[in-house]
Amino acid sequence: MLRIKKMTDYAVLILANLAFHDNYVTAKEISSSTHIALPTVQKLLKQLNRKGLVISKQGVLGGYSLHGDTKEISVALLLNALEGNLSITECASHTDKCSVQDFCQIGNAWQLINQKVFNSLDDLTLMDLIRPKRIKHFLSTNIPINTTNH
Amino acid sequence: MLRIKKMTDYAVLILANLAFHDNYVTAKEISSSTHIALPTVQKLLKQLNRKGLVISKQGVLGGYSLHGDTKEISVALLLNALEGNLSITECASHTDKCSVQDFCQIGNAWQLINQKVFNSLDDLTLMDLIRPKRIKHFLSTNIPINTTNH
DNA sequence: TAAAAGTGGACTAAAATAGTCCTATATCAT
DNA sequence: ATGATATAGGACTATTTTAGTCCACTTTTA
Repeated sequence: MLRIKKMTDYAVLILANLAFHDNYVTAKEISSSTHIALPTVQKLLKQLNRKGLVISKQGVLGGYSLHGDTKEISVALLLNALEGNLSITECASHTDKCSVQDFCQIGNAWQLINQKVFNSLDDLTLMDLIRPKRIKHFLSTNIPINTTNH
Repeated sequence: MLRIKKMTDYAVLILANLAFHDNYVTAKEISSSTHIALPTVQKLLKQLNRKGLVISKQGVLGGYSLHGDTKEISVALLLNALEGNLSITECASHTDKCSVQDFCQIGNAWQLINQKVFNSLDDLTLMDLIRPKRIKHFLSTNIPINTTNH
């Protein structure tokens, strides 16, 4: 499938949560309000911090806060940061890696597709995700959550 | 990642291979020319047949052939047939399934993304994959292949 | 009727993903 | 100073998904 990882899904929920606060929010608080298990929230926030998407502060009054520019980051870059390489196939991600190139009849088809997908994700921002506009069909829209330990 | 399965990758290669013939081609022949392991080719062709993307004929002069309409199938439908549901998240694929909908602040964001990706894949056909047009940057474009048993 | 094809599905191995836990470090209030 | 409360880093296990193979059966034709 073209499905993203659950962890990415959670991460976006967490970012959305942070977007609604100006001050530091603790992992515990985020776990409570998102209903994602605390260890998972902690792990993800650490990763988000390393990627530079959030800022952190240790100690008693510490917690996490959205990095200034994060709200305007494109979904393409966001997913890229959270999922690593977005390439739809191996061969679309790096040059001269495939062992059987002589037999490949597909040519640069995957690059074509990849480009299309990337472009379509590149003009949406994180804020667009949080408050999506222009949705034609209003469907049920919920995110699956791991439910242990909360 | 937004990566497709290797099997889908192989399947497209196989379809491309069939697209270059008018008569029945055996799994063995396809395995030889694509360098994908025979059992894998067999498995995939069986699936492609069930999906209606190829037609098959048993017996000595049998083999597989592309179903008439397959060349014009959209990549969106193609990937959908090969990968199952293309939804980027669980929640984007079926309504009213998420257990914690009350806590979800993302709303229909994933639907929005999903729609974008789907649209971008919907106006490419299988034939476009086989002979892609308008590629700006000519990169290396090869598909990874399993190399055992051929 | 034997050989050459596909059919169906079980099965195993390998890889990716999800999730938890432990130890260390930083910060603040008292 | 020091205890309480946070994050930091990373090891570790379990689960799930994906990849790949194999076997017993059916169909077709020379």
